[in-house]
Amino acid sequence: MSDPGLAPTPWRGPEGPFVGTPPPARAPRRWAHDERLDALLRELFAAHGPQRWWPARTPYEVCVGALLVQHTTWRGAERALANLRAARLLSPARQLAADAGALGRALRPSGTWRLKRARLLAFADWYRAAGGLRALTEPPLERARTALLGVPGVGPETADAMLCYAAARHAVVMDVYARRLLVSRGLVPAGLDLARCRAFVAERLVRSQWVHEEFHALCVRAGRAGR
DNA sequence: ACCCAGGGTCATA
DNA sequence: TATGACCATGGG
Repeated sequence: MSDPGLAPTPWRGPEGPFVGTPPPARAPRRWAHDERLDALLRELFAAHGPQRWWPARTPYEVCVGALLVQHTTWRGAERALANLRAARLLSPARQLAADAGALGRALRPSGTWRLKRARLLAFADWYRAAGGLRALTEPPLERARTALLGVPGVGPETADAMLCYAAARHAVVMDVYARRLLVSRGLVPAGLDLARCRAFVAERLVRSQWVHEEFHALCVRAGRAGR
């Protein structure tokens, strides 16, 4: 088999290539089985339109981006990604074989670059050993998620982002933006932990890959806009 | 000068 | 279980 991590499935949106489900011709009839959650997502979509996440060319690039964007702006992560691309360091094998200094320099614009270098290498090692993208797509969702959470530097949000956008699975990505929205609509009590917020949404979203992808993207977009 | 960004980990209490 | 410190760069 060819180099795992280089399997391209990019679609092209107005803001560049993205790995993900192309937007449907018209908005879905339903986003969620819960009336209020459905209304919330309808409003977000009406306000912001299709987000076309994740901006990347390959599934592995999604994973790298998910690691690099932690506690940083996408702008910074994107710069680091561009550096990695220019240095041909966007596959697990290349990253594992790379000079540590070169790798570190490439990651610098995304901040916490020593940490991220270690995390990226740990993930690359796991990804390659586990057989590439199959490790995310083939096992039952919970099993794949647990495996990801075992990789140092991969927490709940990062794992779910990889599963949703790189592996195209029905994973709900929960973050503080989404919780803020849920709380402001009175859907969940203030301060509810993110794991429960995630479960709340997971139990109510319709079974559509595109809807799962848009859910997180719209929440982030709304969180970015509002303030 | 201060605050925070598309988090996660580790040490304390 | 629940906070706080830490990571490090870039923009407001």
